[in-house]
Amino acid sequence: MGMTRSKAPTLEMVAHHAGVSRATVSRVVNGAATVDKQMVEVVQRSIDALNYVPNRAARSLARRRTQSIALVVPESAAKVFADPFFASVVQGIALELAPTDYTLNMIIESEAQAPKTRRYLLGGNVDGALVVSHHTGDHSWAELSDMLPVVFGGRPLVRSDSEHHFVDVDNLRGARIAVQYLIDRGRTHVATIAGPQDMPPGLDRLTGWAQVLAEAGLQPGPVAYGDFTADSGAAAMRTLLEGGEPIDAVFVANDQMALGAYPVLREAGRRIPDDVAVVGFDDSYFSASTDPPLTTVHQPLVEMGAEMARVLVNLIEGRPTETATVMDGTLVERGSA
Amino acid sequence: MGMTRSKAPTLEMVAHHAGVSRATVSRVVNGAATVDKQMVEVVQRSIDALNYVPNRAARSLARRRTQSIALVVPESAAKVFADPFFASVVQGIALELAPTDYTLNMIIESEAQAPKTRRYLLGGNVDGALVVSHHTGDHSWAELSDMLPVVFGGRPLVRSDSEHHFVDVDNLRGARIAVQYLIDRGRTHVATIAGPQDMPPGLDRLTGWAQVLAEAGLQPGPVAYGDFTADSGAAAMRTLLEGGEPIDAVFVANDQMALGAYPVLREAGRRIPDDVAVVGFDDSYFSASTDPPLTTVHQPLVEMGAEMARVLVNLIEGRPTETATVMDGTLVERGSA
DNA sequence: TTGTAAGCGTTATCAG
DNA sequence: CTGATAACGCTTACAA
Repeated sequence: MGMTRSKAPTLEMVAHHAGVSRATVSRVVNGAATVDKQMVEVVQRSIDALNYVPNRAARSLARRRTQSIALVVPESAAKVFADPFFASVVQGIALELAPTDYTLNMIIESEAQAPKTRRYLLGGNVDGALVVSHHTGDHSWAELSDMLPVVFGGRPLVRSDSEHHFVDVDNLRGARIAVQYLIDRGRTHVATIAGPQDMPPGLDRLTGWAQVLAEAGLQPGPVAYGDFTADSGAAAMRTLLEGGEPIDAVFVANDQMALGAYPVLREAGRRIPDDVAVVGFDDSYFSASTDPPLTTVHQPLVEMGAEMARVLVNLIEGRPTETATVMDGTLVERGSA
Repeated sequence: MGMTRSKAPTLEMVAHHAGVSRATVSRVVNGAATVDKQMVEVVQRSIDALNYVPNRAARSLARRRTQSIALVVPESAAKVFADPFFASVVQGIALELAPTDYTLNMIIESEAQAPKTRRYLLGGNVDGALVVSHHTGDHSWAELSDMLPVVFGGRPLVRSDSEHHFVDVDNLRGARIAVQYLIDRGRTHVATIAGPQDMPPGLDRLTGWAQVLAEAGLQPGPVAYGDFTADSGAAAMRTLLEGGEPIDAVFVANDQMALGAYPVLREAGRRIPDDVAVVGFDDSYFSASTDPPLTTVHQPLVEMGAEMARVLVNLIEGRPTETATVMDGTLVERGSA
């Protein structure tokens, strides 16, 4: 077990090697403009020779800056990582942060550990925090905003007075686009399988559906509710069918539920999209593999993550930045509508 | 924008408040046994009163320990987070680490940033590293093992001489279990859709299939290869069917490919599982929602992540620990076989 | 059992 | 433009 970790060279050693003061080395390392070109050369050579790399802890201590930002994951851990939404957002964050010299500290927030997390965040261990609260819209970390730069992913469920920074995807517009598409293709009896109404995405997607229908002067079709799982989608579809109202299209608030609705439709003898067109939401990775492939609303999740990171860094570094950013989704046409 | 970050209380302040020396406070904070009970009480009260929380950087500097471990993600970032394998493993890691006072530093490793990553890891910024290399078996970070405690997720493609620590799921046994199940149910013409043969999982799953068939004295059925995507699964299934050999079961090296094989089978008029039974691998989250639900091999991914973390912490703290851990999968019976 | 004081590796202030 | 020299907040021998 080669645990031969040779002690890292210090700035002191570099200074000695180069025959200059520590201050100068520090300046070179940090790219200060006020250093003689010759000096820089010399010092740089020593740095390379010794393979010097600055000690992060020491630097943090001196600068009173950690150069690291927390990624807090508040939802029940079990679901979070399996959730493609979360996965994509994190990806965007990580990608955006990679070239900067901020480090991403993943902290998973279980109910029981809340105080510990709070202390960690407030204890000066990070320069800022990113909190991703997809479904819940739960901004229980809102108070933190006063103590620490914080950017939320997903809009708050309630519009609070204090100004939180957040970036979100535009669920309302996404839904509108989807339903409009259905209408444009001649569908007139558009039902919907909605998500939970205590989560912003569930709420907004239903609202979008209702809006467009109203604007088109169409009767709103029947509504059934699910909880974003495939099973609930199947149940909802069954409810819709049993309702007896005519249906030639259904806007499903997420792909998972659409996945569940598929076999129910098939068993009922309704062909997709001939008899009933279906449009999903999220562009989940399996949606191209369903039969028929699912037409769905794609959200710029990766970009959303990147934007979150960007905003936070701005905040940390005292640059002006937008308080709310809402990103548009796009419809990806496949075979189901 | 309330950036009123009040300066955190220092150990010094606590000491003053409590009327003791900094050393004593430090001892209390770190739970040293050599402190008078009374003292502990007093100090603790001050700590609470001031809401003191130790500064991580200062502590690291003094202790020469960062208390943080790196999670390096070497694969092309784009896929990694969408990959349920990775997601589950990370979940396990995060969960295991949460109650400890190690912090998880996610570092996403793009080709271009390799040197930066190396410097980061070797620059004393972390106490150890976890590298997850699912498919590839690529242990290009192997060299690191000599400089820093490292634990790999997924076995190396080639058995190297230096002793790397790794934990893996047992793909071979998983495959064996699946195929044995098929045989036990009376199937005698068992084909397989294998994964890429330059990845350990692809390799081992195919080997397991071949082994069991041989041991049962059965002729090996036809083999077709895919790349773990649904499309490739569809293509492979087509190849299998066109081959003309009798097939009453197919062991598919992962669920995605099984997903792709489904419609091909259906179009060919073969009922699942009546005409041909299919067993997948991975227990992907959609596998319960397919029609029929997919019987598949579940791997203890979360546990695997947890184990990785456990091993690494042992390594870091100088405790003895196993070099290789291989975890068993289990068959989850659903409707497809 | 508690206190003193010397670091830990950088940065930053101030002279020179 | 460069060099001393204090911090930065905590740990840890070593004393008392």
